[in-house]
Amino acid sequence: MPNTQEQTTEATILDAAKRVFLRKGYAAARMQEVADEADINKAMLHYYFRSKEKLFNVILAEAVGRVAPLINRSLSEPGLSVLEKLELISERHMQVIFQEPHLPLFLIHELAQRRDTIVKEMGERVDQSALLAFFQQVTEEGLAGKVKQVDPVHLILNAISLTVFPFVIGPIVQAMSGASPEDYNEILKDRKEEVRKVLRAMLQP
Amino acid sequence: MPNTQEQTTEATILDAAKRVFLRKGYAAARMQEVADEADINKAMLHYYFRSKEKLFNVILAEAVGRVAPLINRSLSEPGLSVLEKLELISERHMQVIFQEPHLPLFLIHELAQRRDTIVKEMGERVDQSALLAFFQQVTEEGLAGKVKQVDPVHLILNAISLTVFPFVIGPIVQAMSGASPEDYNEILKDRKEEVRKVLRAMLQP
DNA sequence: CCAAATCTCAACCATTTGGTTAAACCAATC
DNA sequence: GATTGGTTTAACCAAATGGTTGAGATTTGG
Repeated sequence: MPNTQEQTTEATILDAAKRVFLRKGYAAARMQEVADEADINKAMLHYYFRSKEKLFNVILAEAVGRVAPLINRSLSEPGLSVLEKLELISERHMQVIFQEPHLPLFLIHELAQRRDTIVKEMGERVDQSALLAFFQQVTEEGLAGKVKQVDPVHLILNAISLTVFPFVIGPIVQAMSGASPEDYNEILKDRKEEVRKVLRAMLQP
Repeated sequence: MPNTQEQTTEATILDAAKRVFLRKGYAAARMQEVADEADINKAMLHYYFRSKEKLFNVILAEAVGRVAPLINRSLSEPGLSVLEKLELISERHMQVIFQEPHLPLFLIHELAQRRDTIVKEMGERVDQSALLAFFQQVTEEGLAGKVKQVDPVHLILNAISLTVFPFVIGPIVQAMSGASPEDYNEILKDRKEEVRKVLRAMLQP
């Protein structure tokens, strides 16, 4: 094995490609940059993955796979109240984003381009029955007076918006508020509790 | 005037450039595409704007100028309560987004790249005193029992997140929920009222 | 009405960039 | 230890893309 590293060359490439694509997006990413970042020859990229697009698709699929199940799994978690499920969604999203800060913006931007292509693939990953079951749970708890009667679609939108968006606009808010990166990081950490508060306020009958 | 259209050539170019850049972002945008969209020769672009970057900067500056004052002006509006100011922020953002659906994602994505460059320019546009005055107003109304005592930074983050993010992830949610574009457009229209509800719930003492 | 300035165009140029090739290399197997 | 298979490299290629040029058209203003 010419590759003396612990990692296989293919894995090294994928790691590098991930970093570059997530940071710059497909169009601005350069194969040379991926090669440099992986500390290999540019031709290797084409040996392992035939083209930029093929390589990118692997990264994109991985990214989608990372995020897509978050909602499904949270909504299907047995024995949880509506509020608890929403909190779970929020928490799990934050966990992923802290590990991979570039992920949300990357996904949103690239999916917004490839609309028609990806939209299908994404739609298939959604557990419609889990979604419907959750909608019903919201109605039930609403009728039982446990929570306010609300539109479940907006409920989920709210939970995700409150959770993800502050990370996405991090640089902008930081600029506008004049906060240091450390300051803003502190704010982001507090988001977990803040989102929880708002969710409770939203659902309070 | 060789240009027989009502619009000046420069304005035609800017319009076309705006459409292309907002849709594709800087890296994926092609000068040829701008030229085609403006129905002129590619050389014209370089005659009026020396380079792709120069042209882009005009568009970016216009975009920033469109969004940056929204918060300032809303927070400074005299005689409004905290709740009313937040509602104003939300409403004005939505108004802009309905006119220019691509604007939020465009700005976020491009500013995330140029971090260090733009962050300064952005920071200068913020009316720090208006921000501080609002923070104080939140504290005052909190102490007076008019609203819950909350962190004003999170308050603004919440209002903007709830307002803007659902538009940004439009395509994705549409895919996941299996909703038609019309369905989702309906949901987005309802957001105005929904955000208002949540803001009220958030602030209720 | 003519000359200077402005505008428009087709063809052309240089660089960047994704992609290829053919030869060398290396590790295991026969 | 020669053969074989996958792996790596440097050099090269073709297409795409941002940018230029110079000639001609059009407008402006003296």
